[in-house]
Amino acid sequence: MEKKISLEVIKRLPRYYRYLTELLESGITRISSKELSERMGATASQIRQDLNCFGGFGQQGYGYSVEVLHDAIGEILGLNNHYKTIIVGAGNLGKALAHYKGFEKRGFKLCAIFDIDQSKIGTVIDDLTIQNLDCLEQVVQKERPTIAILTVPKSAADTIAQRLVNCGVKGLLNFCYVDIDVPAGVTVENVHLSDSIMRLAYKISNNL
Amino acid sequence: MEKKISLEVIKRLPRYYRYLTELLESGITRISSKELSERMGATASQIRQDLNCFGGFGQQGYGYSVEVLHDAIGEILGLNNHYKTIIVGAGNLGKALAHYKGFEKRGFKLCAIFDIDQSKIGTVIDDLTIQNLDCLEQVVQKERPTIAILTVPKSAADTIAQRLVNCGVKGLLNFCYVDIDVPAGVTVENVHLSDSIMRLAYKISNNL
DNA sequence: TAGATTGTTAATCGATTAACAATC
DNA sequence: TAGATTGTTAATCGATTAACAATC
Repeated sequence: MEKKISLEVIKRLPRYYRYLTELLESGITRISSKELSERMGATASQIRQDLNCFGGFGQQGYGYSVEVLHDAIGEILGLNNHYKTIIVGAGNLGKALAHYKGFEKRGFKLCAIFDIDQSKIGTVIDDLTIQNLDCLEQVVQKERPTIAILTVPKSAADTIAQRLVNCGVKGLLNFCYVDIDVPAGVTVENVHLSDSIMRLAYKISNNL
Repeated sequence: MEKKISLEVIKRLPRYYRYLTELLESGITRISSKELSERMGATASQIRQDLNCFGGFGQQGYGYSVEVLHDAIGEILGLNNHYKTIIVGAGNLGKALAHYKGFEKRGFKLCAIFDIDQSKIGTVIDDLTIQNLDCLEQVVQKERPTIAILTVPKSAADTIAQRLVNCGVKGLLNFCYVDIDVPAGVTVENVHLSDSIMRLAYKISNNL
């Protein structure tokens, strides 16, 4: 039986991946947990503990190969699966995310965008035509996306989430300001912008 | 000396605030920690512990007044300060956030938007004219915003953050995919969209 | 008053840090 | 080999949960 990976560790993985990508791009080929800890503002101990949840990627007396570690974490994160992605809700935020290059750069391929607004349907965003939400099931059946990005009004969130789950979507990146209930086997990752700015306000008010 | 509030508690505050707003809107006037815990999927014990970091808002045998608690948490979060906000970077994301009503609803008033692109400068978004980034200091001097939302290219993030801090901005809501260094007394809250989708990918890959 | 539910202390659990033997 | 740095165990620290006396 595999040992359970704590959520805290999982939350840190993308950040490790980012730093390793930067190291790779700057031509650095090896790094010690100490050096990485200084760059990231963490303890070397934590880095070694975290990495050893997944395997011994380092070498005593040497450190870690940046490339090996980068690729390993990419693999662990599942980036190699190149999950197909759709956006539901082509409002301002949905459109902005459609243009966003960061997702594609990390292997997430956008394959469809949906909206209910007739005036938007048929419009092209970044090579993709906005499709009628009525065709959601039909298109999902064909394209088989794994991830759906939800940028619909709060009131529509639950129903649409349900529909997405029913036709086999495995993960929701939820920008709606509600907590969505999904069955086991489906994952929701929330991006609650209002929460972020309120946390900021708290820290400012209490000068932290 | 006040007891230190843990970051974990702070992170949960906006979510409490959201649930209380919903309760308030649905006309519910009182709630027990038990009832709230069931709605939110937390333990009653945690809720009571969290709230008691800030004061005894409840009443034995009765529970909490939704309105009192709602207003108290709003106050704790600093929403009553009505922090003025600016957006730096009027790309797709910056524009989308300018249209976003959620910030204003919680007391954050957008008072200026900046970009360097000549073709954007002078354009109007949601009642605000996009201004030249060259005028940043001048406008900030006059408007005195507390918060800046950063939606500029990664390469510009550090320099602009520096300029914002220099002219007295106290908090950054950072959408750039870099970690920004700021002096003590200034706060950064990151919204790293790529981190979110990678965490989602991890959970899907490992069916969590 | 009796019942309910808080505020708070104590117990448990988990995560982070420190230490060091293993080893490249 | 000697020096460096990992992988891993043990110690510490902090957060969550349980329990219950206080009290509305």
